[in-house]
Amino acid sequence: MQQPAQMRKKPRQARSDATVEAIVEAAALILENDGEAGLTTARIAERAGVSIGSVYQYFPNKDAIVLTLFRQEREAVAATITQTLADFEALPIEAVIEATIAAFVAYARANRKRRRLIALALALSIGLDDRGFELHDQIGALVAKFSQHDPSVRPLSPAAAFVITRAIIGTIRLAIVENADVLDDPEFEAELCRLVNGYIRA
Amino acid sequence: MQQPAQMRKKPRQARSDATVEAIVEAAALILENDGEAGLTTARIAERAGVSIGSVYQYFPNKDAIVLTLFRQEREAVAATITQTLADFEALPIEAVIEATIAAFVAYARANRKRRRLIALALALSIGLDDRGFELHDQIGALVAKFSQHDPSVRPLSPAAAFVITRAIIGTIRLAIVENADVLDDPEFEAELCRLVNGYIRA
Amino acid sequence: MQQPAQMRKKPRQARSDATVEAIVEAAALILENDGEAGLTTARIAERAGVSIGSVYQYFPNKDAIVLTLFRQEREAVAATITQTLADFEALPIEAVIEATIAAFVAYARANRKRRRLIALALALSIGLDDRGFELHDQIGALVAKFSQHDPSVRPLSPAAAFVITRAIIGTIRLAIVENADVLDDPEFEAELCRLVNGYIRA
Amino acid sequence: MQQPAQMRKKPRQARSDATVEAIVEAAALILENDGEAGLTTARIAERAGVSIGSVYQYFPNKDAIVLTLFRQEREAVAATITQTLADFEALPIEAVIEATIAAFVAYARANRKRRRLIALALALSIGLDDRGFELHDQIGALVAKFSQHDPSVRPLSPAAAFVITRAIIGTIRLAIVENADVLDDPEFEAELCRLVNGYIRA
DNA sequence: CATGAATGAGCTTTCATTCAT
DNA sequence: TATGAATGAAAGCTCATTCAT
Repeated sequence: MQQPAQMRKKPRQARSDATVEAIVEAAALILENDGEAGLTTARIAERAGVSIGSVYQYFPNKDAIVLTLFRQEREAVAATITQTLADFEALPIEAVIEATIAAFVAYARANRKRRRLIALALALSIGLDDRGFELHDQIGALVAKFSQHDPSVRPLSPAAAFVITRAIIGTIRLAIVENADVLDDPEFEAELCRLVNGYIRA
Repeated sequence: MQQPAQMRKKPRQARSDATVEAIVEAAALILENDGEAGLTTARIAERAGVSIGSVYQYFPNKDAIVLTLFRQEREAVAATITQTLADFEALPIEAVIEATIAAFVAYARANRKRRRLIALALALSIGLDDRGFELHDQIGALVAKFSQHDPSVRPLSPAAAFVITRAIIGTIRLAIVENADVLDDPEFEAELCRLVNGYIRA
Repeated sequence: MQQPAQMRKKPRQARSDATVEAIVEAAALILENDGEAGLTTARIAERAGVSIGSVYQYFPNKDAIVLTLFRQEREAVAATITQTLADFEALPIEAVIEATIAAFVAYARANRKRRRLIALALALSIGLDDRGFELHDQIGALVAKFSQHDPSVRPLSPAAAFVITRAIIGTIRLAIVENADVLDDPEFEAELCRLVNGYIRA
Repeated sequence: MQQPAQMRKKPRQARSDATVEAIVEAAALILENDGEAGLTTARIAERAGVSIGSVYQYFPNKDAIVLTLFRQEREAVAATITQTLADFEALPIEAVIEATIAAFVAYARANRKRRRLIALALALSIGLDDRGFELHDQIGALVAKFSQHDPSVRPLSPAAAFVITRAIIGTIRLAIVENADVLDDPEFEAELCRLVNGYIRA
């Protein structure tokens, strides 16, 4: 566990792609079931159905596997949200907020079992590169855009943008980490929307 | 990292008390500087200026040290907030909110260097006992109390109470974990108050 | 666990005697219940109701405690058998054999729970002093004495004396170690007598 | 010393077989020379000429090594005796007894240096599986068979079978453990035969 | 490319023993 | 004398990583 580094070689063949995916998926499953402590290279290899040697053919070290896993997760969330924002671009801000929150919560529900992973990602977020925060900027930019056209939406200072984006993400993460039933409550989404709507109004 | 367990032996002498405190403090410092990976029993003992044997005289295993550290941190926050709530009990809700947020942020600022610890605590909050959530209940109860006397404060459903408490704590934690400069911005506190005030109004 | 050595000081006071006895008895009980692995100086001290410091006041090291325990056990057997031999000195050899075997088996029954101790003693008998074999010589001498007066009893060569003494002791020990029910069977004693009687006849 | 367990991995390559054998043999040699106290995993690995990692590749823990060693020894004895019994099946009982005793004693002589091992095996026979006693049954069955055809051989009750089998084995073990010269005395074998012959006669 | 045996640094933990109080 | 906090050598064991096959 030292210099993370990216990936040892770019696999170009379908078989290699499948191997890499199997390894990352195996790591995810183990992390979910047994937590960080159970995540050994031997188990990853076994669960992925390959030899340890093969694992090191595609990843320079264990951390690179975890890093890849985190990036995949992050990109999955980002893609979902980006898509949502694109789909609702022309609609009024309430609809966009509702759809965005709904997308976040839906993702959280679907990945509820991955709470260990998410918790760990949080713990390790220190040291990861900054790309994780792109999403925040994206949301901030969205609100800024609306505030230009809708006078009831106040322009958000950097501090305000920080607060609202982290309030949403922080609340959902805590819901996952605390394993809260609230995640299934339809009121949860509604309350999150209310939080945002109340905040961005002038 | 298995059966955490409390403490092996109630130290009765002043010398012992000092030893226990030195061990926990050493663990905190190492965690801050080098993260979880650097936290070995040998280093804890060395940094605490005691022998490994002494570490195990007072803690049944490594996890118990970390657990103690977490509890101390948690109790420190809880004590601060509880005191704040008590001091401002008779004042209007805006003042209480402001003071509470201020207390949270002040604590976060003072412990900014402990971000790794906080991140780890978050990651490990799975498996910790439930006492960590007392604070949430306390805050929720406070809002409930105000809503009885002030008609402009709406009564909060469980989902709503969850959202507002986690929004505050989640935002501050993310500010610490992201090592954000926003923590020093006085606007940050103001925006947090705005978030709460906007939310609890009928 | 190094140079066994005898005992650090000859306790002369009643209190000291009691302490020494408590320590040895505690060691015996722990050995019975938890085997050699559970026999730590800390547990001995705790069970004996004294501090570890006191243990080292009376014994130079852990091995000395075990050594004392073994000697006590050995002397207990030896005393029983010696007494039996003395009591039946004037009787015919069949009666002596029967009484001796009966004494051995009775002792084995009474100390059946000490089988771990006995097994361990056997394992450690290497390195212990030779006094353990006095008993064998005593029994050999007895048979020799009888062979002088009773022509049906053949004189035993050293090899023969070795065989018959070890056959008895070895059989009883194995009965204890194997935790065999046979120890409770009255036929067991009878068969042992038959073994001896058949062997020592001319 | 806890859950013994068998073996971690079935080695398939010749290289692995050699490694496993080297480990067990190293353990045997260390046990002979330095006793149980000297038997550390590090020394076993060193003496076997492999790394500690390799030791744990094939054995789940230290006890499993010792257990394997014991089993090997036991099977070696059993094989010798079984072969002897088979070879002399058609001969009169005196010849069978003589040959069996001779085989036991010859084995004991050849493995005299392993007395520590044997002593330890005896001490640990608690907790080993029951297969060690098969030999006893085999001998008991032999005598039973003879008693059917030869009226001078009395049928042995369970207690009697126990006594004669343990008398033989107990005597030989004690000869080894006591490091007795008697083991080299040809008279020793003769006396053991006499013991058996005298006992099984009607 | 795949395999998996081998490596060994390094970890957690135990426990006999000492010695200041 | 009695105490028990402190010590630290040493043990068992894990697991990321390498490399001969």
